[in-house]
Amino acid sequence: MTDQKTDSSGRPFVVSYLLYLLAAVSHRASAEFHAHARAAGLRVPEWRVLACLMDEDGAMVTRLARLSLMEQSRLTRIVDHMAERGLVSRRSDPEDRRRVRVFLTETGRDLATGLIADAQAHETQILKDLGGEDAERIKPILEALLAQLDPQDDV
Amino acid sequence: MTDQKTDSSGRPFVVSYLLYLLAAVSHRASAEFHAHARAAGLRVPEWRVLACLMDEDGAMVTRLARLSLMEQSRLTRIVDHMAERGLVSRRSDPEDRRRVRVFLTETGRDLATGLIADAQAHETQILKDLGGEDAERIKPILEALLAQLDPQDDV
DNA sequence: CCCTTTTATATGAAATTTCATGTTAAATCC
DNA sequence: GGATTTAACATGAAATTTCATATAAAAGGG
Repeated sequence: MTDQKTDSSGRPFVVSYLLYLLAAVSHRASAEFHAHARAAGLRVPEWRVLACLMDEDGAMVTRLARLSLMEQSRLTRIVDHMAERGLVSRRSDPEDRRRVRVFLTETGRDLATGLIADAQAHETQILKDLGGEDAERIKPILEALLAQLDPQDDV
Repeated sequence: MTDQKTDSSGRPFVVSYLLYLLAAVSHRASAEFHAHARAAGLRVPEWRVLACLMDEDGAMVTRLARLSLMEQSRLTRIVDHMAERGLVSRRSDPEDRRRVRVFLTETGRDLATGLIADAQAHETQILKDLGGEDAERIKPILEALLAQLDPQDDV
């Protein structure tokens, strides 16, 4: 057991700070799955994009960046790489030629399909370990929090 | 409202995937505070390190990296920068001369103290907006999840 | 004790990410 | 409908991050 509070001030802050707990849980829980994604040949950001595209195939770049929780220029370069690898393809939107829509390729979709199944199994295990009450509540609470934080109407 | 499920498969995955919800909530909620930290002259990783040091001043580099949720070599360089800015100081541990312990300076502690107060106010507001039931439960649930995920005895 | 292994931190070099901005297209305003 | 503003995406250059590994010190064997 590491000494909580070596310093002079009051009680510990960070270990019970909501934003820290969120970051820490996200970080640790995701690390488990990220190892799996990498073993499947994907970088972490690529897995994220692939998963988002399974929800919204053909999303425009800006939207996909928002959904993937990353900055637009970063997403652009990740999509570059994924397109080179044949996981996605780009098509400019005929309705608005500024827009670029990103689509899964067959390969991309197949890869995503398998990983999503694994992700769901992993989630099931986490929730099972967490146990009854808490396991039932966590997702609804997070969804409520996200809705509250999100200025937009959607995720 | 963006169209959920433009693609062919079943129902949406990512928007209700536990690890995505955690990442998204963490990302969005933290963004609000990060703007504040930056306005106070700190980069985001520096704020994280400062906050962790308020809990465990004098932590060794490896421990601080783990607590700050970042890779060791990254932390080393962030600490470099913070030391140059006079926020922290390094002292090698006489008990084990491989170890380097990181301490807050007076400046660092003062800066952290103010930001932590702001962070707590921010958290209070988030929980208030979230409302009763959920607000009471979220931190205990996250703590339970973290304990379960964490191989180590501590955070 | 000496030798081998492990642990703690730092660092070079490559890769990725960020920030600001360029380019092109659509929308808005007179 | 031409001029101006706004939106979408891409990209150069700087900054940061990662990965592998070097260095140094402690621990373990025999």
